[in-house]
Amino acid sequence: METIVRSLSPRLQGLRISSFQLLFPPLLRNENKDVLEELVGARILAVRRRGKLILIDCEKNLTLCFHLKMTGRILFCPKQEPLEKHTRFIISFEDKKQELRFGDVRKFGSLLLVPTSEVLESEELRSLGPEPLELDFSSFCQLFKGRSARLKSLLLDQSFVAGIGNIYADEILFRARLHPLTPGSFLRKPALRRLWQSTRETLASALAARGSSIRDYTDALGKEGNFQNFHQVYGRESLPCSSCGEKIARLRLGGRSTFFCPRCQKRKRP
DNA sequence: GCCACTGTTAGCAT
DNA sequence: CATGCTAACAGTGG
Repeated sequence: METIVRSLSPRLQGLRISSFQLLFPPLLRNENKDVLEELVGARILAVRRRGKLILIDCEKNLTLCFHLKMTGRILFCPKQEPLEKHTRFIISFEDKKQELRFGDVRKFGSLLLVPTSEVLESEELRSLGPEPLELDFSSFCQLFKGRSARLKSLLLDQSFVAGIGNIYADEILFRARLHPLTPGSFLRKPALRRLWQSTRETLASALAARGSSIRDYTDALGKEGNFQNFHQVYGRESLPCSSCGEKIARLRLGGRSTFFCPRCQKRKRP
């Protein structure tokens, strides 16, 4: 997500929207389906991210909020490039041979146009927890007080902490040597310290590698990331643990596959 | 063909 | 409230 924003931001800033095509109307979640018309003539001011939402700020006090869900893709590419089958939305720009495309195989993705001045107070953003990289250690500890939910569930809970998905939750827990089913409140200072550090380091490494490209995930220019080559547990069931050689195990939690090393990530007080 | 699985989460049940 | 499971959808691979 962050990798997409970073690749997109310098390309989009300053461009003036000349037209758009909404190929799959349910993508747009606004009550008023005509709101997109207001975009025409507006210039793009900034591209930013909050949690897993991509926010494109435009003139006229308009912000486009994209959620990619499972299979959403944002691509900034030459108009002449053939449309992918699942293209749902296209924005064209004045004097520009490239356009912005939103593709989404499973149709879970969403787009909401909100006034920039209200975006921070919008329901979408207000319900989000803190950005993990902006938390100091003591605020991080506070989050876990009185939380009986399992660590993996907490990391995935966007109202607990924003922006962490299935891959990074597993990778973070492995690097912190914590079992995914450990209740949050069981953690004491040393374990919390490891988890805080691991969160920072895992996300920082993933960003440095420009994200994980499994299947066809890429940045907004179609370029793949490399972090999948550094995954220690995700997708590595029954392969040896890089640290101890034990076979990586897998369990299901809330419908999500969860990978971990049973030897390095011992369950606390079962 | 059938079944399991998929960078997610809203909505519902407990 | 907090927590956990299921469904929404379309495609892929065994």
